[in-house]
Amino acid sequence: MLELAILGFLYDAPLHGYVLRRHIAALTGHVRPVAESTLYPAIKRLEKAGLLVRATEPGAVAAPRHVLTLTDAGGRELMRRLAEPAQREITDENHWFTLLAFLRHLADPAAQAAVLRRRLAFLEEPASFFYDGDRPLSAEELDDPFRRGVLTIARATSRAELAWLRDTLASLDGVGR
Amino acid sequence: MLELAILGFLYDAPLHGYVLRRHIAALTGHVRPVAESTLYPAIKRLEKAGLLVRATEPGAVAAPRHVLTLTDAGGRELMRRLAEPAQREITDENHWFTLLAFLRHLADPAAQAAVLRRRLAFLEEPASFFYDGDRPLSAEELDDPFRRGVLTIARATSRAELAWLRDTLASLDGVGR
DNA sequence: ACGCTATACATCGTTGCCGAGGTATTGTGT
DNA sequence: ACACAATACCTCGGCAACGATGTATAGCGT
Repeated sequence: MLELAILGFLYDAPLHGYVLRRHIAALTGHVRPVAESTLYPAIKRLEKAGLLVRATEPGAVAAPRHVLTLTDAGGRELMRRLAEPAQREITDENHWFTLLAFLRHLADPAAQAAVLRRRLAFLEEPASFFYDGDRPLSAEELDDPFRRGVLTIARATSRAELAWLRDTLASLDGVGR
Repeated sequence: MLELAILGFLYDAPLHGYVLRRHIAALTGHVRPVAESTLYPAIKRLEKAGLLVRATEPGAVAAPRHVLTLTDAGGRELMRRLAEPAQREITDENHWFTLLAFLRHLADPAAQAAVLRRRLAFLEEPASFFYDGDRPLSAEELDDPFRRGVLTIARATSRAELAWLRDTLASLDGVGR
């Protein structure tokens, strides 16, 4: 998730670590803050894998900056991660939102639509959080107001997302033809 | 999150690892599956910390079962984790839903309400995923249909949750008086 | 007779993430 | 003069999570 965000932001423009960090904080920081001690090692991993290169530049205000630029391999890796996300990226909202934030980089509308259809398939599966044996329980069947809340919120989210998915898929299909 | 779920389920009734695993899979598995190799070490950690004890019992069908029972310290730790969740448990939906699934165990309505109010405060902060400088961008201002989707879905979730939070807080306050 | 699935638990090595702490420099408030 | 915040990067120890793999037993279909 973090690596995807790094690749995604660098695809737009070369950045140095500090600015990259602020970009990531703006994107997902209110939900899941990213520690510096997580970001810098992640950058190193990507550099070691040849997905980005760094160029040292005299710091504008303070210490020298390491400007990070995506390599060709990095660009290809981003495309691969966007086009063939692991199942976790589809099902976990945190991961999914990060993927959506960069899905526009995937130039092919058909490839974009394929990813959205995977999410659609996931949302259309009858799944709950609470069961009576194998039968999913609905909000109305629960006495616990907090568990009822979980289902109420999840249902609202699901509805909004299904509507958006169908809309967006329709317009992507329109472009494809 | 995983440890909270273990403590939460065991508070209801002693269980052995295998059944516990199926309970957890039902609760959060469709979004974030839990590997066996994550669950068993987590159980060991909790046992080592004195939060649960295990009793070996001949297996009903297969290998002997280790029936897990919450200790008094385990019960107290559950209450502490429910009443004083880390900020991450409040902001990250995955964590928050797990917390909500067990919040009923916290007997005091005032303590439950205090937790809900922390989530309310978080949701009332003006936060977006995308910014123009410091100004949060609304869905309408985005050209990118995927980023627009993120905001559309997040807004629907937020609305539904705010309504539910206010409702539930009102009825909890009613009980308190 | 044989394989498959389900039950039931466990270890191992690798990766990923975090908090705490460290090293500098520049600009701002008091 | 001095503290503090912001900029800019880094290391270390520890923990948590994962996939792969191993060890059994019971029951079912073919």
